[in-house]
Amino acid sequence: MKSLSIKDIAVKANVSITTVSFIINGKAKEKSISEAVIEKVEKIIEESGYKPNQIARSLRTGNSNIIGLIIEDISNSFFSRIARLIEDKAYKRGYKIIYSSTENSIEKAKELINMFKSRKVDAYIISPIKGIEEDVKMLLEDGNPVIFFDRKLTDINTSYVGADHFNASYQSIQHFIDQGKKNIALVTTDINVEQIIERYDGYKKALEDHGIKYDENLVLKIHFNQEESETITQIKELFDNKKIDAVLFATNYLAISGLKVLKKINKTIGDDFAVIAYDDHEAFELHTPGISAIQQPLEEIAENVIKLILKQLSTKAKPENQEIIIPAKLIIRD
Amino acid sequence: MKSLSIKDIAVKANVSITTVSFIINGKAKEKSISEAVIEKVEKIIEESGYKPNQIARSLRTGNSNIIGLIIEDISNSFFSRIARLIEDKAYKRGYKIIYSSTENSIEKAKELINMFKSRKVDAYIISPIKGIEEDVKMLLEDGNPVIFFDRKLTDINTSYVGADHFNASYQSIQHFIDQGKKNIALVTTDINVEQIIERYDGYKKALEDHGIKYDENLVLKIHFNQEESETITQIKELFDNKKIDAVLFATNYLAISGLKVLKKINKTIGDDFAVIAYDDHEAFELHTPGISAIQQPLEEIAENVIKLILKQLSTKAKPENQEIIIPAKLIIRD
DNA sequence: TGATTAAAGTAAAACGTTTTACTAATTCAA
DNA sequence: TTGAATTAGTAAAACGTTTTACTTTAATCA
Repeated sequence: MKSLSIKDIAVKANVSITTVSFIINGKAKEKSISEAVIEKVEKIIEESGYKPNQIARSLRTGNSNIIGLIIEDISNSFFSRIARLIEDKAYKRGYKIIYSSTENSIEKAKELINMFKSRKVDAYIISPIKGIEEDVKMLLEDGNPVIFFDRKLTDINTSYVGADHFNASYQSIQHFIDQGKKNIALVTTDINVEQIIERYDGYKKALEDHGIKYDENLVLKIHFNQEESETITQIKELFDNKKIDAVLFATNYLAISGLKVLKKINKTIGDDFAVIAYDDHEAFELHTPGISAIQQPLEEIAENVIKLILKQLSTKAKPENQEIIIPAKLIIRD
Repeated sequence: MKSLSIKDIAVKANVSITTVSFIINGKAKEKSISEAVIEKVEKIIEESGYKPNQIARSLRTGNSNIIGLIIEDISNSFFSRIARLIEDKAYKRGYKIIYSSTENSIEKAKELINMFKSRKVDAYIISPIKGIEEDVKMLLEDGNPVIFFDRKLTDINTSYVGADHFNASYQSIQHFIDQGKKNIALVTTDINVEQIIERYDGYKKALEDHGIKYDENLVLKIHFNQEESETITQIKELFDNKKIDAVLFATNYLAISGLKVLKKINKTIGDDFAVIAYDDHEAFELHTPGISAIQQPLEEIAENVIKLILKQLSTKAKPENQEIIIPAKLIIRD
């Protein structure tokens, strides 16, 4: 069964296509269509279950009411939660979200941008990776609203919403030091993004400020796309061979791997060994003892992202770029 | 900057739009376009960075290369993992996925179906809820490929891929009984979907088969959309007031709430109290002691879903409906 | 040689909307 | 009574593709 078109409705109502279109788009009044016709047409639309073809609509108007969301990995709980929040908020304002994961591949990220471009999404929300600068620049030049979140690219000038990674990291280390820890390790990833670098910088600065010498042997950089088993081996090596009394994990999945190692080697978290994870996770609250974590303000991030996007979408002229940096919260668990 | 159209390419290459279209779509050979022209046009396309407008393409051809995925909640790890797998597999075959969460609202589910319909997605992958039968029927009548996964709707005839919930549940209870448990509780939800009902049926049947009387006081049905704090209160009440030596949680988020309760009331899992969760979760492996869980075969589910979809998409005629039921695995943790 | 066939390509319709510019009929003001 | 303004509506172009049916020229055959 072919689906109905505006023409079918027009024929049924015995009016022109134009008239139907005006009514559908709420312009009937301003285009002086009579009350009687409006009612008749609306009734027919209602009864027939007609829904406008969005594709044709997009082709004609040039916008899609779709916002593209590009993230690293939807199966990571940080991203899936934020995606859900963004989706929710966008939905309430009449926008749909298409999202897709880059899996940290420059190739895939570029492809996604192209796909979104050829689908004419109205705006882009991106958690960017290095290597896509040119593509993003082109988007901006073409006048597309682009908002970065969680991470940014230094040499690109666009709005950004994210947590204060540097300070969150700094505070965690300070917390360790206040507890009397001396040998503080950092387990991080080798992906070269702003937000990971800030966490590293916070770690380093906090050590320096408190007169502890930075020891690069205590920093483990895990390769992004490797198997978890390998990650576990590497962390185990670190724990086995270095004298460590505290460790900050720069992402929640690294922390989870780390906790698996601890369980394996029967090391318990307590007075002589402390752990903090960046990005909270359900497993941390449940763990015995609870695992302290840096909680990003997901709700605020999502809200601000959407606000910025909508502002850009509603004003023709591109508003000033904004950087919204929201403090993260260190949750201390026993 | 307006983006390039096929016309711009045609003008630059001094050929007709038709010719360019044939070349883009790999029909140049069969339409007898000369090698020289093909090369010239391809070069121009390459240099100019032209990408066809998918919207116009969709409008003309009637298909979008997009598959719509409707799930309950993307922030639930079961769904986010499966979404990632499906996305991945679809992507490799040239399809994009749009996904969106129903949050168990019939209204929202219907809206999503309508949105996907008006966006002309090529196929629908749905984890359905009761109340959308009519809408799904209409999709099927219009000839759209629709595949259910994880859950199904009894009175709708379409392909389905899912785990064997009944047996998984049955086995878990049997495992408890083998351990000598007598007072086995079930914490489940009140959403009225096949898959939850099967888990309940498995529980009941296993008890009966082993001569244990079914006691409805040991079954707690949690209301779906309520605050977690309330869930925790209800579970606590169950644990406090009933004599229980084992409990099966019908979803992973319920199990997590349950574990929070145990932590709160200082009850430990051990010889006198056993727990099994339906759907695995990172927190369960990490938990001390490890929490046994029923692991759904995500990879196989995703693979089969995509296979069925692609088969339907490639053959005009609708193939026979298939029910693919994959055994789930009970992971016993110490 | 003339008729066929093949090769190389193109014009134009169609997909379903929105929107601009128009018409015809009526009302209003002077 | 006439010209302007308002009311009620419509025809047709445009968005960027794909695809059908067609044309023109060259090659082949008998």
